[in-house]
Amino acid sequence: MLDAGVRVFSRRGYHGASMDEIADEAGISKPMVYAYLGTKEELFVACLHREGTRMMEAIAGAAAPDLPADERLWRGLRAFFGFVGAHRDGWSVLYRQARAEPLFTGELTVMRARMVEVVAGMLDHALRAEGREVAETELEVVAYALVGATESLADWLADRPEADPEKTATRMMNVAWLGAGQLLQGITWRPPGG
Amino acid sequence: MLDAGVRVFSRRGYHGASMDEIADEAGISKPMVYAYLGTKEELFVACLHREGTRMMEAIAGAAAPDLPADERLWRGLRAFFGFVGAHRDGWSVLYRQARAEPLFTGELTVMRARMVEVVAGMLDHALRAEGREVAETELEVVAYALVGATESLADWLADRPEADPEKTATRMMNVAWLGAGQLLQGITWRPPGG
Amino acid sequence: MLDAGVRVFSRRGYHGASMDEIADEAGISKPMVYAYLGTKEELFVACLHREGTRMMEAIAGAAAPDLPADERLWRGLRAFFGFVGAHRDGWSVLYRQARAEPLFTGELTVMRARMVEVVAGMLDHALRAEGREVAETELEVVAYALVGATESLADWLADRPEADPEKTATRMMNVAWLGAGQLLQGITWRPPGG
Amino acid sequence: MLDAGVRVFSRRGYHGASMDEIADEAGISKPMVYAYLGTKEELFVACLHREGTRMMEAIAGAAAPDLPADERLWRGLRAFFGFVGAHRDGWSVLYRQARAEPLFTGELTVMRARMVEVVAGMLDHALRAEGREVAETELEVVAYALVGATESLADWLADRPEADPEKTATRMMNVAWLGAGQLLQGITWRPPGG
DNA sequence: TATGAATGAGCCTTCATTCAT
DNA sequence: GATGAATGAAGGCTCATTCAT
Repeated sequence: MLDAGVRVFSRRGYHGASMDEIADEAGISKPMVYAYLGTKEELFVACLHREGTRMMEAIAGAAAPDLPADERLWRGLRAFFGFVGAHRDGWSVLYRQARAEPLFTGELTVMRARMVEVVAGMLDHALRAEGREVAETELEVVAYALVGATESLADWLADRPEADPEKTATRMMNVAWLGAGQLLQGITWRPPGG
Repeated sequence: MLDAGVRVFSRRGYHGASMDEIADEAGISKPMVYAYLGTKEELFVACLHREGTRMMEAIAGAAAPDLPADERLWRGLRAFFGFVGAHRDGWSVLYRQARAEPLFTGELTVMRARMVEVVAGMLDHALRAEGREVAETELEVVAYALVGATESLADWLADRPEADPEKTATRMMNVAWLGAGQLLQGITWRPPGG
Repeated sequence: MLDAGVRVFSRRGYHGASMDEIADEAGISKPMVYAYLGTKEELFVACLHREGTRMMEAIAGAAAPDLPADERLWRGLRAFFGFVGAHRDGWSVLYRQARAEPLFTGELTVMRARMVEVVAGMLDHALRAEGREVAETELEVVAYALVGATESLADWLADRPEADPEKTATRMMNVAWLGAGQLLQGITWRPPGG
Repeated sequence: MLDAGVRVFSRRGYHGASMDEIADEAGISKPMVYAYLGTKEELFVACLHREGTRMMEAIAGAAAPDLPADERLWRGLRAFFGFVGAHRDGWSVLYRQARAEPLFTGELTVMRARMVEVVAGMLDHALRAEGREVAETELEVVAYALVGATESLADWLADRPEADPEKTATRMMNVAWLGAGQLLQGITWRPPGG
């Protein structure tokens, strides 16, 4: 039922989407949209939530907590990547919309917390396995960077139908894991003057 | 003259900004805004371009082409985050708006291409210095990932007035360089089953 | 069954009342409201009629036709104001709503005609008792004036929960009867120049 | 400029009037209505005020404060009557609308105060000339009754194009003055049992 | 040239009213 | 006979955009 909303929001953006078009896309009439999902704002939040949840579930389903850290990251990345690639008009687009609209700051704080929780959870797990520990902020930043990089590659992939998603995931893993992996080992890069 | 536009777009977002407010902020009348800068859409693009150009110049000014690769990347990143941090109501906000609005997808593709080109250039330089060479596609992919990660962190930074740009640059460098750096050395990660 | 309608119309006004709320208040479903009472407009008219009839009955019950004229008018007025005072969320509120809505002008003309008829009847009775007679038009005009004044005071009363209906009736009687009474005695006021 | 608003509100009622129709009637476009007069609510209040002010001025202009009481009341009534009769779609209709809509309660309190001030001013003047005095509430009630009676006669007149306004005013004066006049002389009617 | 004034078009939202079960 | 679900139609309001001065 939210599918229509997700499609239209993705196609037109939050502001560009009209309730008329959403109703049309859903094959129902506008008042029904209001009856079921409330205000445009509420509808958007509902869409965002659903896509977010789906994505999280895809990742969680792929990256079992008892795997070794690199394996787990790899599977998580591949799942994330596969998900974002398969639902090109889903989570990442909505998320981008939400970031641009001050109205959704509140919701975003919540979602981000969940995202970070997942990615950071993996990293944290790995770190602890190595007997190391890192401040939460650090984890959040790395999570952000990884997500951003992944989204960017998803975009890249979207423009190249002939490219192989699996291969792209591998490339991402190369960048991510080799970097993060070293961080996990305590190897860090430091500014020249420091 | 674009300053007013940038200020208002940053304050209200692309859709929240009204041409009235922009004209007011600029101290001229609305028809003048149209005469000088055209449509709201064109005006936004103009603002985005100007801020983008300024940012690129800041980076180019910091990362001289004859420096060693890591040094160059580091300086570039530092300049980038420094810029983003110093103009919190400029580039990153506009960029975020643009990312959310399907209207500007075209413009963004172009801008990102320029950024990728720069980053890929750095990496290529570094590779050649090590006597290695990589398919252009590989370079592009890594560059995309780095740019994406950087954008994401810029976003993260824009939301946290208290965060330190320098530190953020270091974090990014850690993720990026340690990963990319190993890639440059020919160390790669491979999928378990592969 | 009309009770729910009366309550809701009184609480929200004709336009503020929604058929949903009325159905809820009645404890039945909306299609039933339509089946039993028809259109919102018809429903309102039905409510108005019922309250109007109740009011007329209250007056008729109090002002027996065989009483002396002043006594009869006084009792009628007292009954009227008593009724209005006792059902503050009934007749007068509905009547006020009806007066404001062009849709009900027709209904109102009819209802007022009935009221005028009653008042004019009283006056006529009184006149004949004094052996006097007045053109029907005159009677009608005076009756109209009295009814208008009374309506206005009913409105006034409806707004003031603390006001005493009995006292208001007395005030009305003072204005009405002293004037009308003199008219009945043949005393008239004439324009200065005439 | 407000004329169109007054006409449409009178014709359709507050809720029945659409901003579209008002704009049409005014011969301008809807955004202009909003630019000049604001919200529908504000527009209505503006109309109400203007008509109220005009009515008050008509009365004040006719009933000079230095005239004898009956003369003054007569002129005031004639003016009021003439005004209401001449602007059948003006003050009284708007006033009725306002009474029905809880939104305007505040405005009404103000207007009523002005109305009462004028009518009560006349009566008070007359009373003092006779060396008598009456509580303000009493004056308000009488003012209400007179206004209601007058409106009612105005309605009566409206339905009878062949009737003479001046004559109707005289009839009203008969009812009002003979009644009020006696009150002024200290003659009052009292309930039988009291 | 610069602007005050004007508008076409569209969007969110609501509600009286009716099918299909 | 009763209802949950559905909708056509409309209304208030805003805003990018352009004349006429």
